[in-house]
Amino acid sequence: MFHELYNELYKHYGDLQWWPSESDDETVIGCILTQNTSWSNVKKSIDILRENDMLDLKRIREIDETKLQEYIKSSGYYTIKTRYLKNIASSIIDNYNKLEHMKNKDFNEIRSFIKNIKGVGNETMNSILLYALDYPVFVIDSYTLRLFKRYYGKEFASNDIKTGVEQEFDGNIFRLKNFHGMIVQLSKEYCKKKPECNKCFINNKCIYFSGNSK
DNA sequence: CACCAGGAATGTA
DNA sequence: TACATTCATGGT
Repeated sequence: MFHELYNELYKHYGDLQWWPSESDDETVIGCILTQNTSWSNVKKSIDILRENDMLDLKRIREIDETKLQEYIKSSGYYTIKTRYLKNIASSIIDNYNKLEHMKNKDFNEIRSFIKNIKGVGNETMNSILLYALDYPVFVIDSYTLRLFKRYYGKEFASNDIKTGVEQEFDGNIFRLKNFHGMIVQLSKEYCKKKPECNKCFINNKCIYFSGNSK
């Protein structure tokens, strides 16, 4: 059932290689920085962090807070996000030494560990599980709910979409990653302002646009 | 000028 | 459980 939508998107986007990142540490850092923030603003912060060799959880754990605030300023909420970054970096390093050591372990153990970190809510948790640690979960965000509502013509509980997609895709990490990536990409490229952009490629009608319009 | 962006914590009822 | 408020920069 959810395959139809995946295939419609896949015909247009193909393999997006999501999440855009050069390492798993960088993915985790990006997950925090992009909370309620456009990726263009996050990208600036990531570039600065890369120039200063800071896309590394052990280095984030040690860096001076004031300096980290300067580096990530373009991402907004920089005081809170600095605390979140220091917090998640120490938690992971103290308990597992390396992010890599959190892979291929008991899913419930890792999931509850991440969930209990301040600054990691439901969506960030799922993004880290899928994109940084390769656990088979589907990431639900507001785009997903909006798109599914318009494509299928009815409201879904986000948990029903999540478990439905996970079962239907049967733990296929590549497709789970690409599905969410394509949805985010769709939101970036189409219908930013008006409900009729004449560009939408799904069912030859405009089914997606941002904002609270319905 | 208003609104939004790859959310989450905190407080209230 | 269900909302309201706060956090903050940068693009449109």
